[in-house]
Amino acid sequence: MAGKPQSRYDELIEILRASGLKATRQRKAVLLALSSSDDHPDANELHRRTRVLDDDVSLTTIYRTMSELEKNGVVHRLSFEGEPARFETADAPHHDHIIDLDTGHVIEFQSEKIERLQAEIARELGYEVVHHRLELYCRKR
Amino acid sequence: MAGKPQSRYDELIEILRASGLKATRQRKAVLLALSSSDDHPDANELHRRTRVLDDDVSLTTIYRTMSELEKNGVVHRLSFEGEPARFETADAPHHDHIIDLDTGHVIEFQSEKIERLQAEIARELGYEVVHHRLELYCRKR
DNA sequence: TAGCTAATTGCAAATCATTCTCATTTGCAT
DNA sequence: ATGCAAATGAGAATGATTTGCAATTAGCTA
Repeated sequence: MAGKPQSRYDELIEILRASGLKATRQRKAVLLALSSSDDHPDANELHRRTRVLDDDVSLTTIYRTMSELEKNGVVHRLSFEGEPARFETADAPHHDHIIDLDTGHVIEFQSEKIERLQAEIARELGYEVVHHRLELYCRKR
Repeated sequence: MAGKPQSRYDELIEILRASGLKATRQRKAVLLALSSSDDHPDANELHRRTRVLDDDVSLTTIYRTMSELEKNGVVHRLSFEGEPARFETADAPHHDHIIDLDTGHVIEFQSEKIERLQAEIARELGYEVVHHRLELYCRKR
């Protein structure tokens, strides 16, 4: 049996295996590229970053890998208004997003209060929140 | 000079004119179809409903009219996860949406408390909320 | 009311993000 | 080392939306 992962590399392999996926060269590269990103790249940008690590990964595989890992809760797909989907690793605690309308930059924030209110409102209407999406489209004051 | 609109029909014409648009047969039909809807149709559904009123309106015109009216704040474009954009007239007071994951139905709700918290959070980060989007993807309890 | 002109329209082609098909390759359990 | 299901890349397909363009029309103005 395998012990604890010894390196970043082994860690990636474990994550993939744990998701029931084969640890292919391509998937290791994509996942490494994404987990090294501290922003939220879209498929094309992630493709570019992945290629730096491994020349031979197709855009198709980027999409396929993101879909698989999303299914397993390893990555989140963010879909902001009128732009292609972006991705982030799901390891950070839950948060919502502020989108700077002038620069396009995305800032993360979290509010326990808002989460509670959401659950409360849903409950009053007979629902249970499975997941939510809160985006504040903002401008600097 | 024009007096107050005398009918629903004149009202539509006024709305279009006020948006700087010519009150064409097609636009009147689209706007009537949308303002008669109490749900949130996507472009195709709105096209279907418009055709009932006026046989000769193209899908292209649906898209173009929605874009124009959105610019002028007369309609809102809703873009939920993984589905085509939906539209609603902007006359109702602001509200957010609960999406029933099983049926796809959309329920509106509003929460003054949540709005206040959002503004507060943005302010703390040096931002001012221009608009926001809050969607609760839910299941019946 | 007729005429003018810029705005609008419909159609088809173009675009963009994303998914699918399928023949070839590869991870990994045996 | 071997076999086979899973994964890959290339390109075609899809679905939503936009755009180019020639023909039509709303709404002045005379």
